[in-house]
Amino acid sequence: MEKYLDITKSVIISSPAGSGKTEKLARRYISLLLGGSEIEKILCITFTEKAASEMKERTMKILEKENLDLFFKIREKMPLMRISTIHAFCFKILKRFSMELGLDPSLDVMDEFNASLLWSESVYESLIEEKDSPDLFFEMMKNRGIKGWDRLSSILNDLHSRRPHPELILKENHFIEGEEEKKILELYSRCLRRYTDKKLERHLLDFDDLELLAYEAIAKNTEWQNILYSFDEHTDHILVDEFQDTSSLQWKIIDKLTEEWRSGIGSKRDSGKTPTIFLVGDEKQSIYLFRGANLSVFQEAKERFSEWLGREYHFEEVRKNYRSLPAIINFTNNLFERLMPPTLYESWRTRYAPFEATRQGDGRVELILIDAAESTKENRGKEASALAKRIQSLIGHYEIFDGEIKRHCAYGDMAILLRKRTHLATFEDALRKEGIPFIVVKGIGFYDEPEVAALRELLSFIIDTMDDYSLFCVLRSPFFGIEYETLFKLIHKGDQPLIEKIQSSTNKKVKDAFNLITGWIEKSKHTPLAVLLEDVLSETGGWRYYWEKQRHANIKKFIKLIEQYESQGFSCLDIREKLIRARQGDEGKANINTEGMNAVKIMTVHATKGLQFPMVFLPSLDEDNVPKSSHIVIDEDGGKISIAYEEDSTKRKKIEHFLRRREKEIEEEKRLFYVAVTRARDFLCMLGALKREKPPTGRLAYIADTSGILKDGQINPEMDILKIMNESQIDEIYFTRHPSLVARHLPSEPFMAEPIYTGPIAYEPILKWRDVTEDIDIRVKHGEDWLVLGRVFHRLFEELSKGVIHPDEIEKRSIILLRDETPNKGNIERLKEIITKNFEKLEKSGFLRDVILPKENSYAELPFMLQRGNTIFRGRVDRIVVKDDMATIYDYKTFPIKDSELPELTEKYRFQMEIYRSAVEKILSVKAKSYLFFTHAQRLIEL
DNA sequence: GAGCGGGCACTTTTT
DNA sequence: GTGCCCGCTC
Repeated sequence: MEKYLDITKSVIISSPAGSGKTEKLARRYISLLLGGSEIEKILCITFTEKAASEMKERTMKILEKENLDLFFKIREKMPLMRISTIHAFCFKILKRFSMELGLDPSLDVMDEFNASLLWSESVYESLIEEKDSPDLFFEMMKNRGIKGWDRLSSILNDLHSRRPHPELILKENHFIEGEEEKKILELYSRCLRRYTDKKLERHLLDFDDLELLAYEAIAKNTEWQNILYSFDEHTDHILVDEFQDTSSLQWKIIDKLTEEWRSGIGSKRDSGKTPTIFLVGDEKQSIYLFRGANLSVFQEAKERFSEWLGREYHFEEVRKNYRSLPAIINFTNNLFERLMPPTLYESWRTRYAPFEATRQGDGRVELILIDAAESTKENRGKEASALAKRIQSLIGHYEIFDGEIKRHCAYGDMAILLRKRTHLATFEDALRKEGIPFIVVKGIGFYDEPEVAALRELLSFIIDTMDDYSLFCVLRSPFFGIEYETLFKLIHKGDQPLIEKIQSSTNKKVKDAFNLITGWIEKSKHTPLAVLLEDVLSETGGWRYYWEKQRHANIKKFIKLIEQYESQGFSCLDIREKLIRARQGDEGKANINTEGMNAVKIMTVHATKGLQFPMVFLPSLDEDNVPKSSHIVIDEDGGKISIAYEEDSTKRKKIEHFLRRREKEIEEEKRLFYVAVTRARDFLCMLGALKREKPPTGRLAYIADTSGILKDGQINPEMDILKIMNESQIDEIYFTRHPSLVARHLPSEPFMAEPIYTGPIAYEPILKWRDVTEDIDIRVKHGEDWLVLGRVFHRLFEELSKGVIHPDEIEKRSIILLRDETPNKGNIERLKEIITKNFEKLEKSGFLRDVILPKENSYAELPFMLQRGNTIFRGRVDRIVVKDDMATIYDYKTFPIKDSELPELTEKYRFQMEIYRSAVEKILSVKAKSYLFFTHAQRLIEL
């Protein structure tokens, strides 16, 4: 048996890229199950939601293959599986013990935007107060010549963005060295107090609160023993994934939870159970410094575990790499052994341990050097064009391993990994020019890009002038750039809508804004919205704030979208609604598991966490990788948190704090490079621009320094660790192998495959999410009215079933619901008539009583998730009534039908109903039968 | 080494 | 639109 599977021991595994980390985690989890642990007593903490679902998937896959009995047993208990993010876990603790913690049990987590709004408000109010008694920061600003509200609030915001650290400094009373820093923190603490009060009033938490409060709850609260005990009772084993990205606070939480176990006096040991903790991670893949990831945590855990647990602890450093071919392994070892030398010792430094390749075959690493042009932009252009050409010359020529079989590579095998998105558009252009299909894996959704968001808010407001929030966003946006100070003053003035408040303002900027905006509202009455947006952009000169090509493109795309909606005849309110929904549905990241999509993927290095690709392209290596310093630095060192503030960037260079932070960031850049390189399975191509007679810069310097590729600025031809090519060579192969010529090429020799060992590879399972909803277009078939009616009927049914409304109130309620759906008064009256008639019929036939009205053991709008193979279905079941161990499922179809259509409709919904039935059987553990309930025609069809 | 003006480039992102 | 770096002067 592998040592890491020994469930009598706690384990830390240092598991580098491609060494089967997820597999090990899943195997350990299974070992615990096999060892008799109950599923609800194992807690597994992952970094993201995605990682959590992957972990579940992987575990089930192994079980399905190797232990069918256990597979079925566990599948039954899937909902009890505790595989979640640390935030979800903390939230659960807080909810569960809300009474003991003095929190409102209905507490909820705020989204980012609302949190930032509440925060800005708090800053504003605190500063107003401070202005009246200027003993703190304003004096200091005056002395230093720092002017302006925005500057000051930006310092506070900067500090706040580094939460939870500044909050911890205050709460834990850390020693603060400088006078200025003390003043800043004092001011910050006032803002924070206000912010906290505001959250309390609204029963809201932000993401940082989850960890902070959970930690306080278990560490300091008088009730903590209770909580610990009950946690203890429910958890025997903890597993943590991506441990290198754990923050100090997260570690403190885990540490506290396991304290009792280690001390050996816990009740568990007496009862003969051995609780364990299992940590997997790779120091070299820690790339979330900006989010508080603290590498020392990993180091510390290793040391303290052996101290505490002695022989009941096992440490393992995996060397084997199952992902990459030897050429890539050799290159990686060569590069990073020097870049991350094991001899340097500071706990935040990265130390490299060389890989052992396990895959057989060659692989290829190449470096394409571009003759540097005048500007960065030009360089990126030349580079992108070379990259596109290189891709074209590889297609149909280069062979990669697909499992054990060799085949020609395709676009879908390739990924371009960027450090940042700045020059994204340049790469897109180059690929487009070559006709290469590609998909960009985006970070934030289209609708949340600042330029799109600004236009979206503007439209929202013009369509509904009572929408203060949208107006606020518009006024803050670069179109008007009105300061917080001015705006908050206005907001706090009275009860009338914001637009009326700004009318009376004496501030010139606000006045101008008011005039422009009212002009637009007037215009919108007789001008298409798309045209209006174009005008807005030219009138305000808005274009110039979005100078980047990508932003221009986004703006154009948005205007086009609106144009489309208008040409399809949607009303303004429709469009507004559509925008709100589109934004909610914007999944942000395009799904890169779009299997079967033969396209090159473009993404940031950060986004590749946990992914791998047969062929990886790494452009812009010459880019400067020294991060810009910020004027505030918060740093951790062995439990101490320190803070430093300095406006002057020249002075910063001489201050220890800033220097060390910089060192840490440079160290992280190296790790990012490591992550990028190790994504490649078979082929790695790097690109960069080299200035003549100047030493290489950025990551190019790393390669040059460490592997002797360049000698005195000249390329060293002796290098066999990677193939170096220049632009003319790229052109040459491109022209001889252009895809149009590929067809004429003879097929390559059939490959005599030696059996190679490729598993267990950390292969990413493909999980597809599908919403189970109406898939025939009701609008097309039955018209707009029935779409609206469908939504209203469903709401009414749900509210009736849940007892929210009484049958007497149907008419009143339907008017309110209809009003939200359609602005037209005549429409409301007409639709209301249809609803009333329908309900009369439902009452007469008894369906209202038998199906819809509240009863024992029944559910309405029950949400579910159901996994079938690689697909996770999610949806809501309209109505379930359980009687005598049998669940009856009703799916409401509210549109009118003819009896002759019934057979066809039944077929159409058979699959959907089948999913519902399985889901219900699983959730409620009873047999189920399902009915389509056509409420207009009063037909009940069993499936 | 401080003080300037011109030139140039403009993070990463999860809960 | 900013803010930073570099090179120049004193």
